[in-house]
Amino acid sequence: MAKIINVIKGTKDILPQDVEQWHILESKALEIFSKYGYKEIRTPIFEATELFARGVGDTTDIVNKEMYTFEKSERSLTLRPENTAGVVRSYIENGMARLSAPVKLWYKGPMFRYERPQAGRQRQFHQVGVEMFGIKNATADAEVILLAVNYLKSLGLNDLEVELNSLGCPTCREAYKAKIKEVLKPEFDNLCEDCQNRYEKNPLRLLDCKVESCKAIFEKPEIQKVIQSDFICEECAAHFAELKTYLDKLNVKYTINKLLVRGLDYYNRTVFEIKSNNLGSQNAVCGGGRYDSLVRNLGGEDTPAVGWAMGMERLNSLLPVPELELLDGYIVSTSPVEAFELAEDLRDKGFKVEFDLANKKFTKQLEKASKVAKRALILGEDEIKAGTVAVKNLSTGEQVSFPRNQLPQVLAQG
RNA sequence: GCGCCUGUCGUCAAGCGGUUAAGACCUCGGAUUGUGGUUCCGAUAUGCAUGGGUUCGAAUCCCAUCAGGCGCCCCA
Repeated sequence: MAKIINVIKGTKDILPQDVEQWHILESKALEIFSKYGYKEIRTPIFEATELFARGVGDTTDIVNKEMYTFEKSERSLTLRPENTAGVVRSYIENGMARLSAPVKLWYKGPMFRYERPQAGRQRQFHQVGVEMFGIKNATADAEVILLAVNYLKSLGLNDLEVELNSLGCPTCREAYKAKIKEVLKPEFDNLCEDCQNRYEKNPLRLLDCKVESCKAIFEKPEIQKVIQSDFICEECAAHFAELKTYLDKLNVKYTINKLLVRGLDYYNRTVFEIKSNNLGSQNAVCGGGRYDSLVRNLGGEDTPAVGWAMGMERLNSLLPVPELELLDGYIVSTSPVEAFELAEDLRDKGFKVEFDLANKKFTKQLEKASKVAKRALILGEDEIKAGTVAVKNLSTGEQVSFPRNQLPQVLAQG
């Protein structure tokens, strides 16, 4: 036997028995997002590396160590690690700024990140996401969050926790960063190595460090005071307050998490995550926020935007496994020609029908029927002569013969 | 990139230095030449991730490699 070739580490086959779940995620996405006026967009799976370097941010782990990058014809290309940058690129390139705002887009598809696989984390995984361009008001943030919650509800996921925070605008955030650095300066030598790096690169990400010694430092009153302080400027605070009002009125439950810092550089003001307790350590099913400077950073007009993405594998692991659908009928026959004709006739009328292509013995065919179909459609010598089909209900055992032309009505009865 | 754990049939597994490598499910065949899902019988690993080593003897112990899982980090 030749050597077997395996799937690549961190990738998975989506097998026939699991595909129904994916259909549910996708069809609900289309259904719910359409109600809010979102149109689907499909962008390429690879893009210029620079798009992600500039878009996602070159201080992020995603760009620094997790990208699948390759060279072709002296161009550096990268398999998309997320899709916001790609959608923004397309928005700019296709002149969507000329469309009447808001421009609402949604997408689904595979993303690629070179990370160590574990529960809820693969190297090729799938996201559904939405992006809304052109509205700076908190109504946009609210609609997008509401949309996420309603999509999850439509999947039967009602009790997930929404966590919310505001990062402020670049101006007030810089001031906040400076304050954090200042108050942590005396402790610098006691911080873990990662935190010492983050101190310079991105002080905001210091705050949720899980190393015990760092946690202890952050517990100190004078440091907590800075962390918990409402550093954001008046305008940002008003925006955040407005958002909270909408969510309250719309009965969206949320908790404020001051430590919530999305790891992507482009976020400002609103950031949020939706988490589940049933997912192990990778517990976020949804993450998103506002990114008002990304369009400009990628060469477009200054355009406010909000969006989020959900991990489809994580969603699936929260959903019950749907039962395999049974055929409407399985034809049991000794005559392949007759079986073919009947099968095609019924398929043409919209029914799901199979028969035994190997022409096995009668009992074997019936056994197969009982496994894959609601009923056996028995089409033997006698029935062929009489122009009938014996319909056997495989759960009750009940069997009645009908003229062939009545079959569609009989099958239609469920 | 770091830490811990695990690799025995398509799947779930027993075995813990000497066995003929249990068992169950699935699949296939038969009992049953037109009546299944219940039952009964039978088939299916010269093989224990791979390569070395220790031993009279290795699926069992040791080392390496590979693969998988989980955690850190990060994120969906």
